[in-house]
Amino acid sequence: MFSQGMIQPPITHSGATPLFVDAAPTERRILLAALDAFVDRGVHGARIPEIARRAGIATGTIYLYFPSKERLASELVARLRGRIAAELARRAAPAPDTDGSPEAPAPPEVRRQFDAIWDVFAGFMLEHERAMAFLDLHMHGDYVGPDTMASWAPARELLVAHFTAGRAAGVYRDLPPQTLRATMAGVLIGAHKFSRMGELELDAATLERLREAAWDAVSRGETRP
Amino acid sequence: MFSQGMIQPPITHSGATPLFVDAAPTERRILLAALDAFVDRGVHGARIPEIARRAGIATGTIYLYFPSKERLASELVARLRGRIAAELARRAAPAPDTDGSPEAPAPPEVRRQFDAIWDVFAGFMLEHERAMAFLDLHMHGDYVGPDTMASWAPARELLVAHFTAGRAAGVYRDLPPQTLRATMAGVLIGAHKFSRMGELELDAATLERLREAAWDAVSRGETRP
Amino acid sequence: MFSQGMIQPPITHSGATPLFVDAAPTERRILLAALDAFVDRGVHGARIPEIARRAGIATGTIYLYFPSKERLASELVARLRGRIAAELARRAAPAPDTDGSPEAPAPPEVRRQFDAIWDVFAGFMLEHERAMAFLDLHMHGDYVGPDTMASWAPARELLVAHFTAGRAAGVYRDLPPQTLRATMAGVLIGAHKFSRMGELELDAATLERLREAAWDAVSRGETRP
Amino acid sequence: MFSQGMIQPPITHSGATPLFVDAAPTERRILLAALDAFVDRGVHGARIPEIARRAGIATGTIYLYFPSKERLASELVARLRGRIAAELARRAAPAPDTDGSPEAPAPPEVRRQFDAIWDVFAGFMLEHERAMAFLDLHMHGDYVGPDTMASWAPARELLVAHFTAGRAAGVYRDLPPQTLRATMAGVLIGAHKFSRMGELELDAATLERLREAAWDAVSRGETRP
DNA sequence: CATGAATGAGTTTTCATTCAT
DNA sequence: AATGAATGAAAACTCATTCAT
Repeated sequence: MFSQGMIQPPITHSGATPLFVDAAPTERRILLAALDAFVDRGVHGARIPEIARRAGIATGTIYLYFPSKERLASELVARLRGRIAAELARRAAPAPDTDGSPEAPAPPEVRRQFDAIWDVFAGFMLEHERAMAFLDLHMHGDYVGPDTMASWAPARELLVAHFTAGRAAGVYRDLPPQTLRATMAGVLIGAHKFSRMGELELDAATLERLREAAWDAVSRGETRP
Repeated sequence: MFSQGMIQPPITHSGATPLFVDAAPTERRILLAALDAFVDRGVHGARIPEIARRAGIATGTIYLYFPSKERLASELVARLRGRIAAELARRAAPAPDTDGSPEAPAPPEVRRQFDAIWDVFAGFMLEHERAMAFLDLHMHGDYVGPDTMASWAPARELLVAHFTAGRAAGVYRDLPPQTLRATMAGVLIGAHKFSRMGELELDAATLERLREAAWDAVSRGETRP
Repeated sequence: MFSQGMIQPPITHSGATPLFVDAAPTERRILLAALDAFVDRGVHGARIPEIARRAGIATGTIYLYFPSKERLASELVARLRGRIAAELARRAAPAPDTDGSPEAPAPPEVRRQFDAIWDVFAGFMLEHERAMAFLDLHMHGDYVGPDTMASWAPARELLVAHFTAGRAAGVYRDLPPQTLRATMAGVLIGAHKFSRMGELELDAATLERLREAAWDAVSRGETRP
Repeated sequence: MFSQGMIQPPITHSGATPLFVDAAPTERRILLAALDAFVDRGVHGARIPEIARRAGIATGTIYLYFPSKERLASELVARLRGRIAAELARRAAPAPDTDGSPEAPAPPEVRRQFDAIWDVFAGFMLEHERAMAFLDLHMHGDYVGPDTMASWAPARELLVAHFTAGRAAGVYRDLPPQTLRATMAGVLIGAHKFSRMGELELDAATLERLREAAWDAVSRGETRP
């Protein structure tokens, strides 16, 4: 889905895959409430009793599931990143023959994977706007421990590999892979930020057109049709 | 400076225009120290005595200049945005004949202003990386009051006008001006974010090449050489 | 009780009606401790941890019941005044036929109500000396808000009505009702003040003889036996 | 002045004897400003910078005249009490032949001295309402040191002697002298309190009529005309 | 498991006092 | 003498965490 020039179901089929479905019900309520509270006031600014209130439970109950506020935040980052990482692995993995092969992928394959990556992030962003906001704001937080980093590593790997290969294939601009990756992410983050500020309204159609913009930002001019 | 295709001095001539130069000396030390502390730990996470320590003053002195931590944060946002707004007005104003004219500007003028806008933001980002980080993180903070919004209005106006005109001139993609604006900003923000995460190293040369990427992201393919 | 020329039980049957009986236990401990602390050092001079210590609770607990020291003081004034107001309404209400009637009350009825009013204040003062001291000292405090004033209004009404009627009946001196009221109160307050300074010792018998003095201070000579 | 049945100048000849006239000008401004601030917010609640502002001087200047806020308050109490004590000694001293004599004074002499005492307090109260309020509120303050007590002793002596003698002369009620004293003071304090609360307006005429009320409160019925 | 009142260490904030000018 | 910005100890207040129920 979300691929080029085809009739598709709407990107957002709300509730497609709700957050934290494999957590116990109370734990899930806590995670969702904490997500909201952290986005609204930041991790340091959010109060535990307020999270409990939003979750409809007693303050003390939170401590039956998470040993501290910091660990709750850390867990949240880990689970959200894990969710994206899993989706990336499932939907945006490189074509089998490309994987590990010494030769660069064919340009269409680069484009296909680019679209798949974009769709994973864009889809996540549309369905879970607040989760995206949390990840955006707390990418640098002190509570992002090494565990979290480790669980993200495969996704990071996949992304770096994609841009490295795409550049080797002559598809991408002559910029460091991380810069390309930052640019792609930036287009998405920019849209998200302005949406949160109320300056624009995001929908699937806009995000699909922004995919083109992002592609033009990272690819070399010659490859354009 | 920072203009198209010419040999230029480095973008960063460090110290060109330091932050908060018109504030009283003690006030300035507080603002600089608070900026650092807020970037490191967030507004809620930063401790007042730590800010005082960084500023080399006593805790109580901060309260002679700012009535509360929140107001200090708010003031910081306002002054930093004001600084960017002033620079935009000075360096990225539309060409006089274009201003208010019913006809759309010529494509080269659009590109000229695009470059000027980019240079203002990129230059600010290079010279004041932490200030940029603070603005990025606290664009949505509760302490961003209506005063701050008001002081930013002229800059916002200029940016919206630019993208509206550029689209009317057929230079920009057929996307809402705010979306174009978000995209341009996003490329810059993405680079900044990844730089802060230590994933890439930013310098003037990279930013200049990203300007091309950003341009390609917002402009229509036809206008490319 | 406390009525004219009859053998009576002692005015003070300690514990007859303790203060703040309808408050939650912890809240009550706080109110009692705060009353003591405020009387000893004044509202501004009293320290919250000291109040907590006297109440046998933790500092923070006070803030679960009262949002600030000022509001605690304000609440204290309101509840003490409310207590007196209720007692006045119960024990010193005007005789039914007098109430609202156009004719002035009979002199004996004036004396009866005077005694009842005196007894309410004198009884409160004997049983709750520190509460009286607090009210005396903080009648003018900045923390006496409009709510407190409103809750006191019915009592004030009753007192003014009494002195107005008593003067109309030719029983009281030809002085403004408020001046008569101030005089009656003054005799009581004076005794209380000197008692607190250790210059005299107050008991029910003395207060009963002072009732005569107060009566002679406000009534016209002719009505005396 | 203020004596019985004679044509008199108005009690308040404003500025008759301003407060703290023998203090250095700056010292006097401080004392007057502190008096106001202490009455408004209490000694603990008043701020030194606010006193300085009211006095029209710099904060530090206060410390050239008084070593601490407490000592400033203490000095204020001492000077105000000293002022009243001096006036009592000058205007309300017992008649020479009565002084120390074993026999009780004649009733008219008791009344004369009663009036003189009343006039001293009433006159002070009218001319210096805020000073009276300060003394009323801070009679029990922790900052009233032994020095202050000592300087007040002669005045206290005079008052106790008066009521003791008056009672011995059969003029006053059969109550302890201190109770009589408290009653007289109470009538005055009551009027003052209600005046401060805005419930009545005090003037010389009212105070003169209250003198009669106070007299009737302390004297035995038989002596009344 | 769940509760939520209570805790007290850790903050923010105040303000009497100092001292360089 | 006078100034008033700066100090920092002391106060008010907050809130993550605990634990008796």
